[in-house]
Amino acid sequence: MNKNFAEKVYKTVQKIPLGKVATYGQVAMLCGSSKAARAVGTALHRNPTPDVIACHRVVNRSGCLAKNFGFGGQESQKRLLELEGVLVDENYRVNLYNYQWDEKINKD
DNA sequence: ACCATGACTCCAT
DNA sequence: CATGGAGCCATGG
Repeated sequence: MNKNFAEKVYKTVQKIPLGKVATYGQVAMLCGSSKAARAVGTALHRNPTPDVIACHRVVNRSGCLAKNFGFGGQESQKRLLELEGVLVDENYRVNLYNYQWDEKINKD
């Protein structure tokens, strides 16, 4: 395997702190390419280990999760985020202003 | 190696 | 804010 980019994506997603969310672009930038958001989506869509990769903590630039989300769809996504303390509106949208992961604050 | 697809993002209208 | 078009990256046939 060792799908370099995908591995990086998975690693970054696993680094997202509980109760926070990150955008595809954010993950892409941390992976080395600020424009590889699409590739990030592809990698997460494969999501080989949903038990380890918190794909539900990854949302698009609007704070909304992709409609093609697996694992039960946005329904399960919303529940998971709320369980982590993230408020999701009826439009399945989160307040990035308050919940977007800030790697600066979270950095080791 | 080429073409088509996709869990994206940005800009213009 | 909604819609459409263009750009970028990685994967699969």
